[in-house]
Amino acid sequence: MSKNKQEDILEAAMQLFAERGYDGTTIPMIADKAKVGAGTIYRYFDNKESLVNSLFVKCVTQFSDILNSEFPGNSGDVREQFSHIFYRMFQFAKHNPYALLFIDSHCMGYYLNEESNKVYDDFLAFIIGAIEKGQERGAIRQLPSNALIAIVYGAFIMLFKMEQAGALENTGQLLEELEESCWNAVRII
Amino acid sequence: MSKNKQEDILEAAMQLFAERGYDGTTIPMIADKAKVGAGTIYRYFDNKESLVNSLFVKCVTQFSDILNSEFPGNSGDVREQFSHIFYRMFQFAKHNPYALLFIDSHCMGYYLNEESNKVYDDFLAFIIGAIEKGQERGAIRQLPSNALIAIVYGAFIMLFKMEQAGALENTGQLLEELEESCWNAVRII
Amino acid sequence: MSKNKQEDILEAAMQLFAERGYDGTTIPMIADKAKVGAGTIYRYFDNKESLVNSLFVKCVTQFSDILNSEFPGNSGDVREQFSHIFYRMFQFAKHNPYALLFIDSHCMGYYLNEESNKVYDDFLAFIIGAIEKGQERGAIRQLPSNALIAIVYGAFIMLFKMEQAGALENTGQLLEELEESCWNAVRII
Amino acid sequence: MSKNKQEDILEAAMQLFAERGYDGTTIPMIADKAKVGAGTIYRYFDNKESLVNSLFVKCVTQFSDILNSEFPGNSGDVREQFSHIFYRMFQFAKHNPYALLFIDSHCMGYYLNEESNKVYDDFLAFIIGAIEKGQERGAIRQLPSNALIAIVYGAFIMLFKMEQAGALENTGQLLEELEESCWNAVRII
DNA sequence: TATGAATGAGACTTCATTCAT
DNA sequence: GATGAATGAAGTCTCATTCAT
Repeated sequence: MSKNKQEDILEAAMQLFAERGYDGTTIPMIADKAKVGAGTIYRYFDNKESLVNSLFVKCVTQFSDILNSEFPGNSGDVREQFSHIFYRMFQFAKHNPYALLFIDSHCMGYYLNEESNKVYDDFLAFIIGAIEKGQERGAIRQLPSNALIAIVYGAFIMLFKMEQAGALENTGQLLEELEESCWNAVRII
Repeated sequence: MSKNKQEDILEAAMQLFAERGYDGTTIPMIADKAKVGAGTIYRYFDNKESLVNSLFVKCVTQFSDILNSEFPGNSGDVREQFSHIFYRMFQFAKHNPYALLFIDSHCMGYYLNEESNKVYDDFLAFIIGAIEKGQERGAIRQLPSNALIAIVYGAFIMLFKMEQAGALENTGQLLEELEESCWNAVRII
Repeated sequence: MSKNKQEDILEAAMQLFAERGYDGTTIPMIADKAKVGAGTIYRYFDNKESLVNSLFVKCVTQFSDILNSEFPGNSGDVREQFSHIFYRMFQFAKHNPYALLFIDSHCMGYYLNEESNKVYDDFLAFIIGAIEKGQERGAIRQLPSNALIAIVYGAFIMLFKMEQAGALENTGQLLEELEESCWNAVRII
Repeated sequence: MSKNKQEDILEAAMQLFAERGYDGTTIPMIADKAKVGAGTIYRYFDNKESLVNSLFVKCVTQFSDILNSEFPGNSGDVREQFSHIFYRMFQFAKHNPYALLFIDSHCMGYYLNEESNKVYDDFLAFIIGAIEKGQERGAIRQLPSNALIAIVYGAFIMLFKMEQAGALENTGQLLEELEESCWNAVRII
């Protein structure tokens, strides 16, 4: 018996949304997994859409916080900054696999409201900012920053999905190699 | 007025699935867009699941065919093979944007049957094969082939989504740069 | 098997609404009585509220048409006009008892839309008009026309309910007496 | 802050039932208006049906008491008795508008129990008794007593509703005229 | 005594699927 | 072959009622 039913509901919803998508997940499914009555969900969230948006904001915020925390801003060099972001992304993925899958599969959903979209855009903006700083210093290729994000974030997401699917076993050794690969994609050679 | 209702249905379903997902798309939506009666869909497909699987196999096969056709197999060198695959992926994306979005967002669906999963695995296997050949020849980094796929394919998908979202304008010039970036990620430097 | 399911639904809804009220009547109840599937109701009406409003407009219009038809307008004298309205009201009540009970118990409902309210107001306006004409000719007491309507219509409705409840048996003889009673209430004595 | 929560609950329920009907009123609505917790209602009433029946009995009893008190029984003449009942009805309506609306709209409810129905029948019986006495004395028309009640009570209720709806402003002058109108309806002319 | 969080039955409504035309 | 009216299972959501605090 958990003390916090709202947490239980969010956790259950996150796993189910990540696995089956928003429309493929029913309120009774969430209630069962969270071990609460179906009606209880409506004490904490106005409706299903409100639930998915609350959850989305929460997950993106967590992800963003991980990347931001201890970020070697002005002081650190570009290589170091890249490394920080890359490893923090994998750290988040490791500890919050469902959150990441949920974010990735729902970030374009027609049910997201303005706030959700803004939070997601802000999250991307942080990475874009770091990249553009790196470009100014001449360490990163002169490509549109959105393209650079796409390469690194896209590769990261796919690597994570592969690992989730059991097609890849992630060791510390491999992670270092992947980090170097991705760095090679964006740095000036 | 199309001659082939089955084609109309598949095309309508592809667009809707790509935009709203399998569970977020209803049969009446598909019938409306395809300009056929809802019952007509059941003359061509046993049910909704059968439709999404038929469509998935069709799209993956098309994608695979594009990559395979004129592939510089044993003759070509590794750099050339990589280039072929990369440009062909973008070519497919350009001409079949919905197909690619549909594949990407449905390739893990709980509703996919054995055949669909096999076709998708075979598609990945083709790329894996090319990569492993490249590794044997010493041109590509010694990472798990799944990891290498993930990096290139993940970057590609994300780039394409960015372009779809209007966050990136793809010119011939940019494409060449992106190709080089991705190559840098997997080649031995 | 009726040819017209929409009619069946309206008829079933009318009886149930009249007996149990709008909120006390469920869609499955209506579907059962109309011998259609619950979903069928939604092919003909957007939702429950739309159903009750359609029904209300239909019933009031029928009632209004009965009173209007063959109304001895400018030609007839006031006594004759009163008689016409009174007997037509009872005629409608006899042939459409549920319609009248439905109108009476739902005319103040919070679920009625603008159109419904307008149709009801127009219906009352017709009677008010007849009364005011009678007053101008000096045959009817100088009371607010709304008060006169209230007396006659209120008495009529209550008489009808009594009859419905089995507390009163309406014969032709009695009807004539009641008509005279009500006339006495509004005429100048 | 009222001393008596039971009173608060009954008052809140009366207003809501009068405005939205039994089925259109929820327990939380009543609790909110009464400023008590939803659970508190169940300390005073077994369930919603018990509440509506308690309330109905209370309201009808109040109404009946008003009509009975100081009733000019054997002594008074028929005209005086009629006058008493008529003015007392309006007095009750003025001081307890919600009670009257509630009685009128719920007196046929499927949820009323035996006691409620008996109390209501007894109430009508009192008026019937007075009427029949008047008939014996030759002052009132020889119509079924239920018909006479219906005319007077029906007219009264409708007049009251008109006033509530703002379609009629009740002055002392008008009231006297209405009383005479109604008397004309039932007396022998 | 009073509360309101929690529940689940049942409400309204949607939609995959069937079938008479 | 093609249609869309009809269906009822299942979805989202509400609310009468209970019970731990």
